[in-house]
Amino acid sequence: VIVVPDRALNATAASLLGFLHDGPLTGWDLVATAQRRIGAFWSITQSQVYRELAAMAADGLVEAGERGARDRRPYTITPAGREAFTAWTAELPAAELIRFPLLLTVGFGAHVAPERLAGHVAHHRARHAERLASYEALKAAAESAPAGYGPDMYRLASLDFGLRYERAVLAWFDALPEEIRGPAGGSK
Amino acid sequence: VIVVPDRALNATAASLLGFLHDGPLTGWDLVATAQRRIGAFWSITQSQVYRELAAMAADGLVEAGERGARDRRPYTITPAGREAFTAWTAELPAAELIRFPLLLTVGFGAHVAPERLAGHVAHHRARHAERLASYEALKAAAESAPAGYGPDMYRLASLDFGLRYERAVLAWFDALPEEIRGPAGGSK
DNA sequence: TGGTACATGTAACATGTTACATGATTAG
DNA sequence: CTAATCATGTAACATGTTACATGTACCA
Repeated sequence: VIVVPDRALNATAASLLGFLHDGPLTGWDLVATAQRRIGAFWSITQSQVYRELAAMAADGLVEAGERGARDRRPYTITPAGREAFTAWTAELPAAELIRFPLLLTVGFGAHVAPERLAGHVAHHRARHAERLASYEALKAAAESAPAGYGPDMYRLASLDFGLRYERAVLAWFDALPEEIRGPAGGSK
Repeated sequence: VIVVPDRALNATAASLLGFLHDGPLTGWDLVATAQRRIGAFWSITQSQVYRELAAMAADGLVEAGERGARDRRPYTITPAGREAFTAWTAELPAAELIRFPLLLTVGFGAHVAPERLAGHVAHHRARHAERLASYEALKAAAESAPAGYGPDMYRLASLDFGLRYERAVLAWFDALPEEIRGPAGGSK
């Protein structure tokens, strides 16, 4: 078997390997797991998962198992995969990338019709309020879980980031001048 | 002249048009302007700027002027460009995208050597502290500028986002358990 | 005269997105 | 039996990144 030894992983591939540390998963499961566990600060699409899985299988980092019911095909991490994952964790993570289109619209607000701007702002404020609520529910669930059954300290730390981020975003919305937010009540 | 009428703009192209509302700029100037004005929540590379400029020129949204000293080539927004920009502002901005590799490393912390993790965390905390300081300086500068000379309300609003974001990130770092942050003092 | 900052651009590649095609299994 | 959900995958395209090639102007 010919295996390309150490093509550096990208963060998306690495996170799939991270999930596979806890046992074999199918592409479908990985999509769902990634959405749930890291969706707040890392987006992954189905296409990417299958592509990365195929590439990693070719590189010997994962192994496809027998197809089961509904064609489910579980992937298992290999020793080479663990090694690649460890090598990835040793590298300094890149700076975060934020792409927030609403901020562009706000930043160019001088050239945007005020009702439009206020409408966009109200829409996004509502979405963020929902996300904050969902994170608070997750946090409450984690705190009431019996010790050893809830998510571990590391997962809690990333959840805490989401919580603080959403709170900061909401505070920003609420501090916006009325010229941008529009008449009070539009987003309450 | 054949002009493709309304190929929808992407946010990067739209932001270039946004800057061109204030007068002609060269590709080089646009890179610098974007970095300064929207770099905190929207990254743009040189390659992209020249590519988008060429595409927009082909679509009649901008017009290349005469080459000046050092081959500087100023681009001017056309009426079609203003129209395309306005159409872009009318669309509901997409949700923000955050990709924060450090959070992946933290989230998978159970599989990462503790000194490594603490090292990465300390590095990023320091970078964020620097960014917060730079935003605070910008804010102070804006506040002390004579009325009408500092950045407008819209730019202040986006600066305010950066400020709140960085404060939230630092607070998150400082709330991290010692098992993740490492021995106290490492990042002070 | 030599280094740095300015300035434009291309090429190759990596990554991300959207849409589609196909079929299995389960619940009602 | 039929609609919804599960599940895998491909294709086409858009966007983003990195590296390079080329040359100009300024300043020490």
